Amino acid sequence: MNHWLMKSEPGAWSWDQMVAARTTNWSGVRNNAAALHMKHMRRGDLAFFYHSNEGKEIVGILEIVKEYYPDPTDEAGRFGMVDVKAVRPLKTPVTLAQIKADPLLKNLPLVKQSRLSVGPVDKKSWKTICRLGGV
DNA sequence: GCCAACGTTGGC
DNA sequence: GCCAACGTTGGC
Repeated sequence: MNHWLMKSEPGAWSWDQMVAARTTNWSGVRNNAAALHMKHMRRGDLAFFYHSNEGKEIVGILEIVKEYYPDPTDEAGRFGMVDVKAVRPLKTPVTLAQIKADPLLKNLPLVKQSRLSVGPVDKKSWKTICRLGGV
């Protein structure tokens, strides 16, 4: 199983909305690198849900419930999306500052490439963040 | 096909 | 609000 991190501005789509909706399609990605990562997602993979801009913290865990398929909101038809389900919140949100402060987490795309909206998380980092988040 | 100009994202 | 990073566009 692989692990991922997906970010969203809470003003556009927050964790609370995610929980209320239970599942949603992750439409709107218009970046090749991010789309490529979504192509590699498989059903049952887990992803952190990160609040960018406001909060700047990982607040919950998502599960991929439908693999990459065309995004109807992309008129050019070039990009796709996946469906995700809210699994559980972190007991304690893990902030970007905490992630940056931990030498184990330094190589996360979240830190190295702040603009990437969907990126992989290696197993060790996943475990570390789960521990910090109290799950 | 190169590269300058421009737009967007997101941390600070 | 500013600016760095980086992706995209368009002229040549």
